Amino acid sequence: MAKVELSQRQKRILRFVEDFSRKKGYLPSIREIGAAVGISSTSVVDYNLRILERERHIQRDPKVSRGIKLLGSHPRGRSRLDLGLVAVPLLGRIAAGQPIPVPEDSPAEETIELTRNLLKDVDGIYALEVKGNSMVDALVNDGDIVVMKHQDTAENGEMVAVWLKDRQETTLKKIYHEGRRVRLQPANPLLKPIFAPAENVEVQGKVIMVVRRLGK
Amino acid sequence: MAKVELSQRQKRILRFVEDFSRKKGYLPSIREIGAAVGISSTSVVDYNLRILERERHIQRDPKVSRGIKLLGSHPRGRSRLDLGLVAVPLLGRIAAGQPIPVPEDSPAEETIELTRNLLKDVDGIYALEVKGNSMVDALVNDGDIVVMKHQDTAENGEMVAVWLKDRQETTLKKIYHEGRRVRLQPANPLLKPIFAPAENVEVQGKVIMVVRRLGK
DNA sequence: ATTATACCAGAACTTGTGTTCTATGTCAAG
DNA sequence: CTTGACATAGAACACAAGTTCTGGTATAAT
Repeated sequence: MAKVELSQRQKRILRFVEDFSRKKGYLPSIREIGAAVGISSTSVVDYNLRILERERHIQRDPKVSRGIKLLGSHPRGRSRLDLGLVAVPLLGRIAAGQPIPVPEDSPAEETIELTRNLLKDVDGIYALEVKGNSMVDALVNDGDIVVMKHQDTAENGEMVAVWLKDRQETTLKKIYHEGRRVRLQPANPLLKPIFAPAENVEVQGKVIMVVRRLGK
Repeated sequence: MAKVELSQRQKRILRFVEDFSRKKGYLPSIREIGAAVGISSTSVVDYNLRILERERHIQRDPKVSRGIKLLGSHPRGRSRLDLGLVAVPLLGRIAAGQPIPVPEDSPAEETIELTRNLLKDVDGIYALEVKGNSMVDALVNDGDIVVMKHQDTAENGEMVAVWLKDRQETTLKKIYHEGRRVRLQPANPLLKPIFAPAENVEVQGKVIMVVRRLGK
């Protein structure tokens, strides 16, 4: 019960509330949320807000109109003075046949700028450009940019970059610890997971975002 | 009438509203303001709020509970145009079984902010959230956000959303005109293209970006 | 089949909250 | 002294908005 995946609808609600708050300066009512995400019933919005509150994404003040407090992304709220821009260093390439670079390694000569509202976490993140199409299993293609956070452990369900020692390759998968083995689940739901003994996998970082630019 | 000195009471109200907003995350009601600054009558609070609004310290949304917006130090701020920020309207969902919405249809109640350096083109773009995993062929998964530009023709090699009339479904593919037929090539290089007569495909827009947020 | 759970819709209900009306008091200008 | 703008209090009111109840659908487990 500690960690539950939010439904699409709940994510949508959360994003709408954040957006509404930023744009209007105050918070939406239940009915406004309903109208925005296509829910006709106030009770359903309430139901989903309860879940969001249980999962610590928001905090609600009972009996108070528009009494929602956002916890996740902008606890300080109104400070539009910081522009919400984050310069993420683009450290290099990632390819199947080699371990990924770590933040300390190289100075960032290139950065990509992202807005803070796309990122929840800003510390210690960096970006890599994917080289080759060895990661289509992870729905990541040649030229895509993955934004990573460096860490060497991972919680269940996180999308991580792992180095498989025996195969000498890097792969992006959702990770699940299952006793002394590890299940690596491709993001593509049509593909089967692979299993590996825990000693064989080395977590190199967590994937927090994927950006693909198309068109020329 | 340009610059009027605020009364002690009005300054007090303003400070309280700022404080309340910072601390609680939402805005105070008229009665809460009254209680805090020692006014027993709601009309008096209203009266003073009118003045504060006239003097451009706050902005009120009529009929909306707690609908106060603080304008304080950054009345207009800088527009996001000169910041390289672009607010892209998030118009709705896209799923295999239905045509995609067009920009005119619905008012944008949500936006996502992107930096201009990620986008080359800013006119007429909008975003859609992908529903379901019917587009994994295009390396696009449930929950991903695709940024589109509306257009009904496409050049060779562009990644477009097309409506297949016979199948009654939307799909994302790279398009190639080949005489009177069209080749639709999945982004995933492992998959084979499909071919369709030109009359059967209806270009709905060009995909210019895909954003996937992971984690929590 | 039966139960339980997660999710949703609609409507009724209750309370929260902004608006407005009347009254009172002050004070400076005519 | 009267008038009028400013400032206030109190109460009645109407609508906004949260809560709750009843019922429905799926799905999985028993």
